[in-house]
Amino acid sequence: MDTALFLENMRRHVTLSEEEEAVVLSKLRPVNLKRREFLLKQGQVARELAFVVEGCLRAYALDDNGFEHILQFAPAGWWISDMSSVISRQESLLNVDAIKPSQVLLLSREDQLALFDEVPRLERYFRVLTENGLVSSRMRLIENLSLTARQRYQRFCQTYPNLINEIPQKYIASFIGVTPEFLSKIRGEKLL
Amino acid sequence: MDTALFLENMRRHVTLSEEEEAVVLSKLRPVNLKRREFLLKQGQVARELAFVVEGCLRAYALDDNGFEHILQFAPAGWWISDMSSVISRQESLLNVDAIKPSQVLLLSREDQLALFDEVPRLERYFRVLTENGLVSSRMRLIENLSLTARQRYQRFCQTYPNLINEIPQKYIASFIGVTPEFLSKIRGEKLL
DNA sequence: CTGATTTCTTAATCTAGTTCATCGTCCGGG
DNA sequence: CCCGGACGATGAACTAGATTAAGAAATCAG
Repeated sequence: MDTALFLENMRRHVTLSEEEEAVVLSKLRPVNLKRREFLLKQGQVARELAFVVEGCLRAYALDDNGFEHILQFAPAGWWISDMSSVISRQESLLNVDAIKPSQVLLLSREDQLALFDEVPRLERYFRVLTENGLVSSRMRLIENLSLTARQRYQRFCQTYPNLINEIPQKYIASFIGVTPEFLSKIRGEKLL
Repeated sequence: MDTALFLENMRRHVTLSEEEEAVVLSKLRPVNLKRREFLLKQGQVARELAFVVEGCLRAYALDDNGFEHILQFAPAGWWISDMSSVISRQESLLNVDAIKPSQVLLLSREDQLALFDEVPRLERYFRVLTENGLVSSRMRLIENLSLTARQRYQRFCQTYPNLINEIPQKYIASFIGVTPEFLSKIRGEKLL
């Protein structure tokens, strides 16, 4: 299993001994996903967090009319799950699937909590991740309330420059909250 | 200072000894706010959390055109602040002010962290609050992406039935993300 | 109580973004 | 190699919601 990216990521936040790192790694379960394969379906209770080693996943909600609304992309080096469901143990409102063939490392909530006892410094790593999640979720809400579609697209281009050529355009449309047709029109304008 | 509501709220989540409760209470600083008085202005770093004993506060962002977008209401029994700013120590993007004359209990981040050492069980209380914040922020984002204005208004009425007759309508409009004029129209429709 | 200011309503007009339909293109699989 | 299904572009008709304006109702300060 390819853990280099994960270790690099974790080491950016906390410093653990070799033994401690080994304990953490021992709890990670590598899984390969095909394009479109699900990691989580709405209605299930999410019990695992996923660290993306390669590829790209997305988390999205379905509305009453069957339209998808993407809440998060997770390219390599990111965590993804439905934290609301993991925390509250309620049924998830989100689906998580692979946009392209991907490899992820799964950590169960159970193991995570046990690790917090065994390797206390690890708690900081995940606390920071959760806090960042809260911050970015707040940011998205503010931007959705206060920016136009064009501005949201620009913001997306700034924030995720690498994703733009990596994933189908319709997913970007779904993320910024417009129809694929309208995003296409916006993009057309910029070339003038 | 009137601490009954706060104690009741805290006791719903954790059980502390009388001494421990006294320690916590000793860190709370009561403050009275007039209508429109600010607790936090954007650009400042938020250093305190506020528990509302009486009245109602709001947190909102200003966009480029000077329009307000309300992210949170805090009636009696709720906490309010810009957690993003408190956590990250970055300048806040939000303003927090009183919608009506209010009394709040302030807890500085510094005292909060010190209390976590002195009264470890307190940490759970605030962890739960933070998690709930994350959950509801996620919820709002999903609803803003996937519901129409009418549906968002209905949802607001279900979620905050007591607020509807308590606060000016234009604030509700700002919360659900429409103009006051359009909210007025929506409300007119329902009487038919 | 009274004038001033803020808030709510109504209605006409305008626009950002949707919907629907069509067409060319690009792949990925057999 | 070719075929079928996704993907993206384009355009015309449509709609949810914004904007503007102006008057009525409520609230507040003095």
